Amino acid sequence: MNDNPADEPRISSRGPYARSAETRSRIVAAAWAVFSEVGYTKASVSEIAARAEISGAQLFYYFSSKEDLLNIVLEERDSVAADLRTIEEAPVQDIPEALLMLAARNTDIPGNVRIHTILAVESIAEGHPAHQHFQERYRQLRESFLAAFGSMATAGYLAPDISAEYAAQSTLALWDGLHTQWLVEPRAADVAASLRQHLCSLVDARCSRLLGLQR
Amino acid sequence: MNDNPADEPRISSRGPYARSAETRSRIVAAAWAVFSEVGYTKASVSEIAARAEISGAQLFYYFSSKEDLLNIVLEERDSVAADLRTIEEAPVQDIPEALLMLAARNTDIPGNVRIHTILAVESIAEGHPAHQHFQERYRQLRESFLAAFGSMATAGYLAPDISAEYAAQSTLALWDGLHTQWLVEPRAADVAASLRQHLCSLVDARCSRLLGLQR
DNA sequence: GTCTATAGTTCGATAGAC
DNA sequence: GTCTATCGAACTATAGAC
Repeated sequence: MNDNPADEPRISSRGPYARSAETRSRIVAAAWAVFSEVGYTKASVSEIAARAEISGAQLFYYFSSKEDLLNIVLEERDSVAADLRTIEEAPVQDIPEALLMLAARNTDIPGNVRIHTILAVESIAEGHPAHQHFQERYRQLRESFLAAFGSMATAGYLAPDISAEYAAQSTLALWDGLHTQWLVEPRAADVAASLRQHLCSLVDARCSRLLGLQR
Repeated sequence: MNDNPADEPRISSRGPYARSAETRSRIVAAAWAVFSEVGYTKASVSEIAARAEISGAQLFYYFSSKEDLLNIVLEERDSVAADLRTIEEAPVQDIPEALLMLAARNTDIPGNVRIHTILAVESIAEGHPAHQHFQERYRQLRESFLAAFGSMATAGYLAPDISAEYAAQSTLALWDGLHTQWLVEPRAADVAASLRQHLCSLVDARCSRLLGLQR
């Protein structure tokens, strides 16, 4: 399906020139930017090509379709951002800080929060090319969060009336919702501060200093 | 621009026929459904017309443009759902339950949560026809919530380390985020239960029974 | 740059309610 | 017999694709 030169250098050929890889990454960067601004449906391939400073035809030499391009962008986003291993591998007492650092890192990547929020909601529609991708991504997020808060619960770090399920679900939802507010009106939402306070409300009062969370 | 018969009955004319109003509301209902499924950009007027069982041209007899139709749908949504006065007018001790009832009522209207979530995020893009509408709507929501939690704070109902600003922002964000999760995977999110527990974490422990919230 | 499909939209004529 | 409601066909712009 995707016979672009960078992925599958053909046999008995000279292979991709150096310029090829650079052009390719320019296209991906432009696509990332446009998708993050207007989503997938409203994005136009011509606009992406224009920003990458190539012709529309050029783009189809590297990517077989608009959908193909979306998949590459999603792949890149998953690898560059939102690395859930930092939570899974963190020692139990560092989980809250690991979550906050992950949040901070996600915010630092330009357009990252925006592309996730816009594409995730757009892909709710069945038949959307990213529908399965985000269903799977949310499943992963729930799983990772549940594991993290589960180990906190068994270590006695969670407040007595807080279940790991609620902690995972509410943290994930709050995170998403704060991003939406921030995108609608950047001055009106302090994502990091609210996330921190929410985590405080989840942990046992006696442990909050131990976990590095001050109210 | 908009010379549809229902809005501006012309002088020296017979006025709209009886069937006209019903056709008009069929179109609005169809538009509501389609917008809630795929958003504004991807919605096609032909599809809306087909669901209303009329021709594409017919639709433009009643609405001057797709954008006009969107505005009518948003107007109807605001009036039928999310009535913020129930929060503003509630006595301070009933505010948590008023919030939960509002949430429940919003969920009961078919497609309501979905159309709000999808259009709100889609309209983040500047130049989107609903951009201003949702900016204004979120401002209203923040204002109402802040007033509600503010009066709870002065009544001593909030926990000592919870500010009205945090209570308002986090509740709104959690609400939105739970909706997103519920739309991605309906079985994975219990919107009402999580909202209730969040409100519990905001109120002072000594007041939680007084407010009708049990943990 | 060209091709084809489809989007939103308009027009002109017919059918039907009053 | 009007005036409203309706629809098929055509127009224009823009999309993705080659």
